[in-house]
Amino acid sequence: MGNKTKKLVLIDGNSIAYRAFFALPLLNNDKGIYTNAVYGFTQMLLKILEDEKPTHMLVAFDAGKTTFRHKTFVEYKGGRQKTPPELSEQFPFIRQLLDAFKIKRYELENYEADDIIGTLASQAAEGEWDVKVFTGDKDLLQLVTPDVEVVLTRKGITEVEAYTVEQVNERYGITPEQIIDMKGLMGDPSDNIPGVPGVGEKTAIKLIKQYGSVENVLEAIGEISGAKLKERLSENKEQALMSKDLATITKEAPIDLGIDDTTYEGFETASVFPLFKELGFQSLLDRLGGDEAALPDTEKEELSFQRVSIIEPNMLKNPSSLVIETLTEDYHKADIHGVALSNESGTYYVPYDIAKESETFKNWLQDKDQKKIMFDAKRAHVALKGQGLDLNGIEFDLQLASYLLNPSESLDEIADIAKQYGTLTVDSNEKVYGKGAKKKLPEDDVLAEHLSRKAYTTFTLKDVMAEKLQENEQSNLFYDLELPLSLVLAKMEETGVKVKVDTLKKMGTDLEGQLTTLEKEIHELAGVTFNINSPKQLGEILFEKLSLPAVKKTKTGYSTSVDVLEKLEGKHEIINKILIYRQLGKLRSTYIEGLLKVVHEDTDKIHTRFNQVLAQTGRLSSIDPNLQNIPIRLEAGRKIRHAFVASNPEWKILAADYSQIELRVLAHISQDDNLMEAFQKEMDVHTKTAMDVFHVDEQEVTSEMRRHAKAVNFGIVYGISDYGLSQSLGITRKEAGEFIKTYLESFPGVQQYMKDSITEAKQNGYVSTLLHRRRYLPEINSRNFNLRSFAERTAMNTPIQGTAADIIKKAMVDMDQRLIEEKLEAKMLLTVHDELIFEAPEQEIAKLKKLVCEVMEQAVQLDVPLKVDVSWGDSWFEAK
DNA sequence: TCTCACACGC
DNA sequence: GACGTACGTGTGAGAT
Repeated sequence: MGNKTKKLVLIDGNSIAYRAFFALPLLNNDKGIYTNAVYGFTQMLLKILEDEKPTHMLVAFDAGKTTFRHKTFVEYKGGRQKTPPELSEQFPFIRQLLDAFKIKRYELENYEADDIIGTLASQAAEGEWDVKVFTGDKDLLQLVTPDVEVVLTRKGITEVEAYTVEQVNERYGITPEQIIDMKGLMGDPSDNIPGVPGVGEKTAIKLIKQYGSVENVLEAIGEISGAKLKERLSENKEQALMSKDLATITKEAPIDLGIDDTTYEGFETASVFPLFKELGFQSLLDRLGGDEAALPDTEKEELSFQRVSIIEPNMLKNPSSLVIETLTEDYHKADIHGVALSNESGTYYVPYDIAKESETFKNWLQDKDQKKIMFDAKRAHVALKGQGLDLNGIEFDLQLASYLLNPSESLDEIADIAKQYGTLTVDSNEKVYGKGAKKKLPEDDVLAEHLSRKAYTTFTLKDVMAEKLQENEQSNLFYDLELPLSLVLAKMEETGVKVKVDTLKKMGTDLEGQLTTLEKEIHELAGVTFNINSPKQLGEILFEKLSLPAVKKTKTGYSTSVDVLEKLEGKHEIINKILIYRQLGKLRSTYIEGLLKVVHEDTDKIHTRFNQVLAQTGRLSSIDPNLQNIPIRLEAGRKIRHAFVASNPEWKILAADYSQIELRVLAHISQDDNLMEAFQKEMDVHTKTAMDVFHVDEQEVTSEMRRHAKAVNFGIVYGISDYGLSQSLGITRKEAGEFIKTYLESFPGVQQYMKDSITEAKQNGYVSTLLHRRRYLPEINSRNFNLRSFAERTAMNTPIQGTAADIIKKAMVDMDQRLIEEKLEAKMLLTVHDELIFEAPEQEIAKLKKLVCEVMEQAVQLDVPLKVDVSWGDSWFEAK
């Protein structure tokens, strides 16, 4: 092999598709079509094209249910499991894919892929050809010759093992031609080939090595040792011969194409990319350099729109879609670069300078009876507010709708939604504006068209999405919860939180001093100056220079995380100082410097942004800055909260948090008697858990028992694994596993709920919360243990955490309403998952306290009471 | 500009 | 029996 001019690659299509299907988790693309086999197949193809650079190529498929072999033996391939429908449905795409790659494919009635491959390989194997056969089926090893290599998939899809004549011999001790003799004797359960009973691989190989073929073995039965073996061979002569026959790949399949018809001349990305896009193979697109710019400029559908310089009332129909374009990621005080809207009268682009001066437009904008359909209305609301404009009458938000329909999609611009629903093409913002430092406004006519396309698409997609929400029984969740919430959040973001810059700066200076001292001490103890913030350098100092025992490693070196350092405490003075240095360093960089960076100079306020369409569980997240992770656990960090104050010196900060909301939700959903009792009797839930798990009375619960119980409750709420629990309790995984088992036995209702959740996920493909929020878990049926386990824990955990999110969101919407009704000046400022933060004049505090408790506790009705703790003070620190 | 390790909250 | 194990955001280091 080697220097021959022609290289033929033959692929066993069915075998590779099966391999890919079972090697990869069940991926779907955005249309819900399974794509894992197609994906794996494509990876394999690309690898083959790259590694082999074939001049000729063909992919063979099995055709039909029966083959000529069934005439010999009707039970051939009997008892085989039916091809899973998830795989069958992918074959058409594999064919499409091959066509796009311009690779010949072939199938023939009554013959298997093997036979097509065997026939072509035999045509080729005469000196000038270099042939490679790719398959997952060891049977094909019989085709190996000095000119033909058979490449078997090993594990996964891209890991392969090539067999030459020598390697077959090395592995089996026989020649490739003798593979069929071996099969004749040992049979092949996967194809239901019987062989000789009692003869397995070992015996078969021994006999073939000795006698050369099945025929010779049968002739020599007399001299074979072992009475039982002798008997079996003579009783099954016919069957052995038939088995050999069945295992033999024909080299004379009546194919109507010759080897010269398989020439391969490469493929054009232009024909492959669209299919990759359709299938959602972003990583492969990237790998082939298939970013949007490289794509052929496909003809975009025409859209007629008007560029208007005067806004006429007849352009502002009810309803209309509305696009308010901002380019900066942070929309607080963002410039607006253009306005577009679309309705039954047409699609219009309005330069912002014109829009902002138009009374007609501004009146329409703030008219709550004029309905607007938008994408990310919160962004527009805040941006407009920054320009002194009011936006009301938001009837629909495509971004929120798409999040509710499937939170994992993360469709963050209209173009994504357009792509998903296959409407009018909208270019991605990145394509139109560029990214990073190069991001800029395009020519005016490009902007006009881009925004018009967005507006038109938004208008047309509203009904489609609304209908889907209806189908999913998510209309209430959308119209009564998320949509109103987005405007509540907009208000909170606009309001912002006042911080005392001086307090932060003072703390910063203090930290600075302590850090300098610590740094000096650490360097002295180490005997060398180094960067303590560099895990790499720190690891070298601790584990090499100071020879402390390294307990854990990371991909890149020694781990120096807290749990590692804590184990080393007492072994060296330096450890404790490093721990304190880390703690204080974190405070300085993230919380002092980080927060100071985002304080608005003129107002001393911080305006975060809540992301309403990100967390898979339905929770909110907070960025720029993240105000949901301000320190509280350790005193040093907690002091940061002194800097968060009310915007008016006369006002106070009030914080209200749900007590054990997740466990209360769990009690309600699972209807577990023990757990419900804990809350109905207002017991300490961790103590109650310890009582039930350890079978002791309340007085007998030790702090150790309570700590364990608390960790398990924590695990239940966050869906951690036995491993996670073992880590948090410092026990072994096995102990943790048993502990979880005991817990579940003590709370049979919870155990039943866990089981039901998994079943539900398997049946529906998703789990849901009290208010019908969904999370799809396609990996729940994965054959990959990790993926499946993760999906199972998610199935158990998401309804709990998601329902808790539903509840606090409902409380926020209600609270916003009640503050208006009760004519309170108090303002809602922040939400931290199970907590709401307000600012209010001191004289309102009593009323607010009562109101917040009432609203939060009554947000939904569960079979256990919801409990809220409220506290208030001059700062967030005092409100604890 | 990206990835990694780490650390903060719930 | 191994797999790598709640979610989110932000930081500095170090490689590109």
